[in-house]
Amino acid sequence: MTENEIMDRVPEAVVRRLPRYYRYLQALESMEEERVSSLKMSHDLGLNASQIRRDLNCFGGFGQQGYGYSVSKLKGEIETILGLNRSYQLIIAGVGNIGHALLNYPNFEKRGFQIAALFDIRPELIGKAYGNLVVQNGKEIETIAKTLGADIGVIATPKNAAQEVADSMVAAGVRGIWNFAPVEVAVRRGVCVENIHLNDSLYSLCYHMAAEDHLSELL
Amino acid sequence: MTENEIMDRVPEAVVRRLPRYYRYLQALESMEEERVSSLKMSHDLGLNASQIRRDLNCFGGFGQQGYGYSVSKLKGEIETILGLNRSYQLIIAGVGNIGHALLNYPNFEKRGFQIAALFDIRPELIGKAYGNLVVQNGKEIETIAKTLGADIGVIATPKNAAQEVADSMVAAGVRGIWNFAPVEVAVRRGVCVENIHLNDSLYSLCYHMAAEDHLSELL
DNA sequence: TAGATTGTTAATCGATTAACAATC
DNA sequence: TAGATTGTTAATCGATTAACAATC
Repeated sequence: MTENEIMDRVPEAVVRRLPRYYRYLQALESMEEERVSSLKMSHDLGLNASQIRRDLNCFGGFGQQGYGYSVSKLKGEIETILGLNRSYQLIIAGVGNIGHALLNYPNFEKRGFQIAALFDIRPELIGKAYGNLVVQNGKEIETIAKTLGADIGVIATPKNAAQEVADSMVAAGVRGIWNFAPVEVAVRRGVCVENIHLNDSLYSLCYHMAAEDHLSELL
Repeated sequence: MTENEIMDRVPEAVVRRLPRYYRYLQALESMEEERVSSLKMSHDLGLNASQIRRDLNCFGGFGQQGYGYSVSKLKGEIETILGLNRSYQLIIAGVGNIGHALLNYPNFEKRGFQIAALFDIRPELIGKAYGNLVVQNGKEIETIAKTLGADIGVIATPKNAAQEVADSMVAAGVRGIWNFAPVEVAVRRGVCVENIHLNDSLYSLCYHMAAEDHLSELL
């Protein structure tokens, strides 16, 4: 992967499809498939074969004419592209429902996402132990996260605390924020934000359900 | 909202922005703002004013020349468009981390999303009470969900159970599936699926972080 | 070599943005 | 009426799809 390939910006739509390709290749690998063509991928994923080839070519020519793609090689390439060939220190702000769920999610550790600290501002939670982690005072995010060298900050607080938490995390030097609060947080250039807006997602679902209703009424 | 307006399909990109508009209008309302122009919205949301007007016009002319939009009227319209002016019966399959988190999420009840049943296949969980709900046997999703008239099925199971659960839910007549399992589920036409792929989201975040790294290395 | 399948260019399609006439 | 701002058409931009030459 050369600097040039990084430079011509990869469309966000492509970035969104990469994890899906990755999941698919993992599945193929576990089925001990050695090779795969863009045509087979297009059938299995419900995408256009041209699109798949074009997507992959944003990062370089991983395939071979007349053969297709090597499953393990392609999986490895996407792993590198996604930045999964390293580990990340996560800190979680807010040990409520979502914080708790993430804490117990075994897949994260397995994939190199290590939860390095928990924070909350509720006195009754501070000091409480979860596994080998103790909930620390939310006021101390900046100093503690800086010491830990945290890479990613998870915001699992109520919405009114989200911006302040984001600010502390950014001040502590995190390079990415995974935001579960139902607001947009503002960060300085160079820091990445990825939102999980559960309500938004549920509302979209309701929209589509309502649209289906209208559609079927017309028949 | 006429049938015609429903018929000319609304781009998915627009649908994704609607919940954000809705959140924004709620915020304006709580600040007791009476009116808002597409220009102000564009500043606050970081979107193009033309785009906002065009988005809203997919559903009808809610504004007034020289004035803008009435906050409460527009909020009400979007509420209707999203289908939030009714209640929904949800059933949750899988009372693990995510199921548990959703169960405790107070916002859902408040917004008319009523959790009507919990299912799991783990014997040690079946019969366990959460609030006024008792975990029921996952084998009985179809019969019980049918009786309840469930609208939305939430899949919060491991990935290998997801398709089977989806099938039972669809057979029971749910019209929407909110899928938290890291697989795509197939459903018959007319049933809507909305995915929350936590891993995919985290991977996208890592991609962007890695891309920022490459970028800053070039300076 | 013949067949298969990529990488890539060209064509199409759709979404975003600009511009402005309509009108409150 | 003058000013503001929408609704909508036209222009631009970007993403998807089709087509095919390159090549394994």
